[in-house]
Amino acid sequence: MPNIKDISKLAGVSTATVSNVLNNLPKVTLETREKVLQVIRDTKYRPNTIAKSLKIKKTNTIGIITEDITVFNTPEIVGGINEYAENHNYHIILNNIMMYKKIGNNYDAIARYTKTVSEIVEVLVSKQVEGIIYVGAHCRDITGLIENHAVPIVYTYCYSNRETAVSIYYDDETAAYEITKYLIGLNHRKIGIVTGLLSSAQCQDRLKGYQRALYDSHLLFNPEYLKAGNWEWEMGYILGKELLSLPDPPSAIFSMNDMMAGGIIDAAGELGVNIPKNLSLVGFDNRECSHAYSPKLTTMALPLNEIGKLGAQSLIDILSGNGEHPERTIKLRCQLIERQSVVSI
Amino acid sequence: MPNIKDISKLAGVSTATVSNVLNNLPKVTLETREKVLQVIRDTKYRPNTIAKSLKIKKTNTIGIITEDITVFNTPEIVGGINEYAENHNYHIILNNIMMYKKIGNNYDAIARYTKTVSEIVEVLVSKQVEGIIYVGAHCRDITGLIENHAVPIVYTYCYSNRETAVSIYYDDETAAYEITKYLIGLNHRKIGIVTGLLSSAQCQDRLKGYQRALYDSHLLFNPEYLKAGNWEWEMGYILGKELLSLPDPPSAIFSMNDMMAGGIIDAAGELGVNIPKNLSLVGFDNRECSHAYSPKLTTMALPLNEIGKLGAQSLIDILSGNGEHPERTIKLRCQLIERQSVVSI
DNA sequence: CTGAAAGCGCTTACAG
DNA sequence: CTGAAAGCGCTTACAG
Repeated sequence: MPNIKDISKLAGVSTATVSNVLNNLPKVTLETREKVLQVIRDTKYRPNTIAKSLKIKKTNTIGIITEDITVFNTPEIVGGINEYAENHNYHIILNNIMMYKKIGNNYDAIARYTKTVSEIVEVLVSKQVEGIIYVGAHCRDITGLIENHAVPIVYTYCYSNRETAVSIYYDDETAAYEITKYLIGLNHRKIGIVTGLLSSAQCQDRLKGYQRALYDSHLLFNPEYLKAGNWEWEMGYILGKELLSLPDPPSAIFSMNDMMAGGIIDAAGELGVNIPKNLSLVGFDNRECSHAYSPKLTTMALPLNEIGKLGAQSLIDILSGNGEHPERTIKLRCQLIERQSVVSI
Repeated sequence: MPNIKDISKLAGVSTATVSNVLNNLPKVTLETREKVLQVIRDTKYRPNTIAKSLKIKKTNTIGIITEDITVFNTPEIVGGINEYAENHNYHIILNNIMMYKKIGNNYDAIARYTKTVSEIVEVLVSKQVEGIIYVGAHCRDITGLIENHAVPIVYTYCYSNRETAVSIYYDDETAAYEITKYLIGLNHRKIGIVTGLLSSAQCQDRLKGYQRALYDSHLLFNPEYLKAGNWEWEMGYILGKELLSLPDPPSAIFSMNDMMAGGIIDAAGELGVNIPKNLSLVGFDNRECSHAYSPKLTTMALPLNEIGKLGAQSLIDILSGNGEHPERTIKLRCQLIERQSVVSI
């Protein structure tokens, strides 16, 4: 591979001139420009970007740390980041932590995990990334996970409460509010809810939205209609049976994810309850399985691509100085996807 | 951020000595090593990797080009690449082409697409990646897509017929053979098959496997049992109905992907055919939807993580000179996942 | 408009 | 064992 010196010799000019034509600076004559360009074409010369980066102290690359790229939310977020970055001439160094493989649900391992993440951040900084986007595997508080501040970091699909942190995720409460309102608008008055792990902030926010929607519509909250789940299919099945076996069963159920909704569908099937005729069901996440179910599930789509794009945008704004006072926390709207599991009564 | 010169001054040694301790070279006294290490700790100094790369002409990074990171196969392949690369001290620059967004099924756009890919390869080479792994969105022949040979390229989930190309994907024929043999072993004699697009090499290979299995078991191939599909759910539904409405319907169906299997499940449901009691069904791909169906689908899992790992391994072997004569084409075995849609008769 | 020279932050013979 | 110096491939004042 030739370098700029080779090109300058072949073209009979200085390396400065070659550099000038490479960077389209207007201070070079059309004639010499053509001469240089010709040599570049002939030799298939490609300037060495890292040498340039070293000199100008700008790499135009950002690091992405994904907790687990095989989790359903992550590829689209990464895709969104990539798209925005590419359009703004930034490149991406990817680092997939494989968090689940490494620590599973073993929360003793969190200290080790924190260390792993710090090391990855340091390596990325060594590689001169200008900023980092962290992509969570599930939406939660990760304050304190990363203490390095050599470089700006934006969090997506998770959040940090540090003063300076910018976090981008989605609005659980509004989404749950809208689902519940939607059901109420369809004349449902007995609306069951199957939750995720109650300890999660996500779950609590959605519960708030659910209850606020009931309240706004002057509906009483019936504790019998609330079943505390754990995000898993099996639990949806169990709790679905419980709800449907109530003396006065709900006419609609809001399941906090599509997985549990699958369990509820099977429970209903076994109990001879037809969806949507006798039971309306709404899921959450718009995962691939949601349109594989029979009936196809009405569910809430997550703004994953937008989270990625906005993450990249926020970071790049900060890097270019347009982001002096970036919004600390952005919660994007989800979007209801109407399919076949809900009906008006 | 301090640089090596700052550290050398603070420690009262030369930059050469700092470099030596940084790289753990044994030519430095324990005492001075400690002194230098202390300064490094105090200043939180991190060596600039790109400066080092420029000097030693080795970046330890590989580029990944994904056709579409949101396609189901891709995240796991990328995860596998990342895992192997990380363990061998390589980093990854990711570039997602968003092929479907850019060209869809518009094959007129293929020239433009080829140009896009070439440009991305050039940019990666400029960034001094040592090699590239190309990840296809679906398994097919892409000979000629990339003509750049500045750097070794390995193809995953697709293949090139160029002499020098190394391609890693999976063995369609054997997988189809095993599915068919599995069904035959369960005493099925009337085995329907719903294919993907007949024009695809994948589909043809699977057909070969299917027919070879029949032949090996002295079963006659019945053309009525072969339905030419197109990978889509709706077509599965249509062809499932056709197969099940035959005067002598099959007792088992091999669907060439999980999507069409979903359509077949619905078709069977409508016709009152119970799966698995009256019909056994096997899918292909082990997608998320396959365990969301009711009954949960028996299907063929793709060795995605392994494809990624082996891709990274092949590339890194070539880069380190261990791969002088790398295998040109590696087809990995798929693995049957037994669930609830198949039964012995 | 063009070129000579310094310098980005490292590493590596080479001399001492 | 340690240091002075050259050089990786670029860019950028600066002088002409």
